[in-house]
Amino acid sequence: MGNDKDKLVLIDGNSIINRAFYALPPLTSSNGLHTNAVLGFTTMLLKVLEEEKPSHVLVAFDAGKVTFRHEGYSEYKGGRQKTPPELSEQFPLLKELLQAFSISQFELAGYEADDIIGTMAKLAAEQGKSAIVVSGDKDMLQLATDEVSVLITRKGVSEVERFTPASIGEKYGLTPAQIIDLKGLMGDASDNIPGVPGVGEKTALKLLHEYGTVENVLQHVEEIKGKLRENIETNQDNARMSKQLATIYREVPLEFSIEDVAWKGYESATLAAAFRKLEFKNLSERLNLGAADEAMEAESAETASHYEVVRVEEAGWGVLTEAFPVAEAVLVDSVGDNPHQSEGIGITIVAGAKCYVVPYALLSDKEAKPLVAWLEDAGAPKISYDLHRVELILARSGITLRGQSFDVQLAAYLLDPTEADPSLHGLLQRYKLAPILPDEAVYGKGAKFRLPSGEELAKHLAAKAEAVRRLQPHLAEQLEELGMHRLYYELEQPLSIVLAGMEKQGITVNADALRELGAEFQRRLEETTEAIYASAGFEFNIGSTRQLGEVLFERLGLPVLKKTKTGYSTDAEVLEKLEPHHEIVRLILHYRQLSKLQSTYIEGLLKEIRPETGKIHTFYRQTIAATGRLSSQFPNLQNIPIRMEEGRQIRKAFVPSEPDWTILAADYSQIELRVLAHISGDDGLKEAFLKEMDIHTKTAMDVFGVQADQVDANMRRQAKAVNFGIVYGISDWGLSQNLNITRGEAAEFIEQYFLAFPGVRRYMTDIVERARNDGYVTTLLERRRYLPEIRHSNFNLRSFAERTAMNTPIQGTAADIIKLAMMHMNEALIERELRSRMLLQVHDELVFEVPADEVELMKKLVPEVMGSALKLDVPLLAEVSFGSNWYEAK
DNA sequence: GCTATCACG
DNA sequence: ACGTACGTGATAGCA
Repeated sequence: MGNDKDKLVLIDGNSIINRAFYALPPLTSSNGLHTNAVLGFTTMLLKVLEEEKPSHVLVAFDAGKVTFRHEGYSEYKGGRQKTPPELSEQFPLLKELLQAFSISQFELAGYEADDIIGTMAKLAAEQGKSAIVVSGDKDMLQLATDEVSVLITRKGVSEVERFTPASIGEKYGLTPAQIIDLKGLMGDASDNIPGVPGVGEKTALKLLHEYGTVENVLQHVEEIKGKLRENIETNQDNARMSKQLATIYREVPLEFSIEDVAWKGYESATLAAAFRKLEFKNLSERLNLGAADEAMEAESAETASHYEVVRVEEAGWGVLTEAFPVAEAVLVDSVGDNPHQSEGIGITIVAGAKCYVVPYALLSDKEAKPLVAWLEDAGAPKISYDLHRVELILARSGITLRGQSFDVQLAAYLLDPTEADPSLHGLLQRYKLAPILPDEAVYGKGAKFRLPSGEELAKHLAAKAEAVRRLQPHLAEQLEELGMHRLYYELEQPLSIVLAGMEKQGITVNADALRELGAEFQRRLEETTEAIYASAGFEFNIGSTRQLGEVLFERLGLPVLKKTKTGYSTDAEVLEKLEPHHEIVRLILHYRQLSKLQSTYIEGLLKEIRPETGKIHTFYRQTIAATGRLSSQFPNLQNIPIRMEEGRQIRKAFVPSEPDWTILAADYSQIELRVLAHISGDDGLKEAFLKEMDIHTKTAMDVFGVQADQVDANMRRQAKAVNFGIVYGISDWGLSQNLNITRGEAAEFIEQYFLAFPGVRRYMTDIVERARNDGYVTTLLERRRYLPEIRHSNFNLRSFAERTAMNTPIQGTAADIIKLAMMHMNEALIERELRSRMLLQVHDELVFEVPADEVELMKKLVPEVMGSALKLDVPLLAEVSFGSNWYEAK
């Protein structure tokens, strides 16, 4: 009867989904559902289907809570933690997905998945079919026969180990049947199976190699010596019962036959839909479902919204005349990440039922004049995507973009700043609108990047531009609904224009000064390298952490204090502790410092200086940081060295762009702690700032209970760390690490702090509570950050979310404030017709270049504007300084 | 492409 | 008991 090609795959659903849940990082779909366990399960499933090519597949689940095992032993599985909600909500998802795979599933009240599988495996063997059992549970090994092999997952679910009677014999020296005896002796803590106390795998194996079965061990117990014998004798019943509990029952009354679980493959469209719902993009691509599915969907979106693609190069420039008056959205696509260098691809205008596509290169044509005029027309409103970038790209073609009315990327960032995929394709998915092809699918990625033919390209550009139009009303409505209307229209969107202005302006950097400094670094780098080789007695690549680790910890035998995922840790924290052990450590620290300066700051910055102007143009990203801060790229000008004198010299190269001008820098004093004083309303903290006390000294007085004159430098240093800790979302462990003190001491500092500033304690408790209730936290200007993991059952993830809940309103409100200050500064400069220019923002600092005759005015104006950016219950103080370069402005 | 490291606020 | 301070970006080494 059995066809000899028949092969059954029997999967222990509960076991695999559990393994997957704990093996994969938490993942949520855009609607907040946890999907990591389903993803892990599916990865494993696809692998098994691919490799085994089964004719029959069954996934078995445990049903309910009580099984026949409880009848004899009520504590069975008693010690097990209850299933976390993040996992239980994934069971229905998995069952639905299995349906999409057309795979049979089964559960039966009173029985566990392994009993169902054991019964099926037995049936299969009786019918001469082979079977593969898949589980994370080694108990299953008892089912192995010549016809039944068992796959046990390891390292999560990505890899499996295949067991046959032979390999079980090799690995354990046991027959499959003896696996039950093994469990009987060892027990299983996770199932609350007792076994024999004091008997682990090693002892159990030794006993079984000698006596074969639990029963035989019990019979010959008098031959065993000492404590072990005592344990076995007093636990005879436990051992017998444990063996019984571990035995898989193979007579489950199944109402179906093997033929009912035949598997003939899945239907692509159904599976594609299921993957889309779960947002399993990679899997979809892997199975080549993605392309077909999305092309189909994209097609239908195009027909559904009835737009026509007009290629201006074919239809002629004249067609644009009818477009401008009714134009709604414009898309400027480009190649490359750096907008100061990227090449434009095309400009697409959506107007009514038509999308007009203009290849970017045609922008320099004479006939493009009306298009340029439209782009520069402040009276022509433009909805777009990443307006900030567009403005920079157009600027390089001599075009000043005006009439910016809405940016879907920026709006989407405000609505959820942590969402990873900012692409139009991703946004459509998030807002459940008809999809378009992702850029990757059209352009390819990495080395395979290429622009498609005019026709195909035009179609894609049109689809993107039209997607912008479709997204806009949804986003605008959401902003309104969440009370983020003003944040968007009055702050972020106009700020993007100010940022573009700063970036276009750029900052002059003296290349010769950098090169000179670099030559000095180079000399010392070579010196240090020689010294390191001499100290080690041989040469190696100091920059390779792997080689360095071998040298320090294997050849020189230094103590290993910390490990990374891949080997020894050699970071500065470790090296500082190793300094007294060997002179080489100090040299390596010095080498590290120098090579960082040389590669990132000397060579890195030199590469970014435009030879024509001597300037560096950074690119501020407004849609990256989860807290609302800006970030800076190509190069990053927000991390120019300052803390160490050697690195600080780099700042001498940042100079004014015109002779006799001055660099003026102004930074907020303690802005985050002032924000904390305001939002917590703590009286003591507020008073400290109202009196303009030194906040770290004040904290030291309260934490150590001393007078101001008794605060020494060390106490102040520790108090400063406490203040940092408070802002970061305090934890005793974090503080103890930072200060190199015990956790208990750190906890004591924190307690003293909270006693002195009870309002701050109240804020910390309240904000976490609010985040738990609302699922998000906000800043003073209603900037929002969602924290789904604050309700997670995993301690680490939850704690992280709690610290984030404490920190984000503080860091985010500080970001709100300096953004306001930038807007007001920009207005003030224009209004007063000043020539001074705002060049850089470094989170709590603004850098300007100022002509000599404006220095006195700016020294007053800048701190005034910064200090009054937002009215708080405590004063906002900005300190100003200036000099002939950024180094001098300190 | 990923990991470890280190620069800044 | 659990094991991390909050937020970024650039570089070199290595697979």
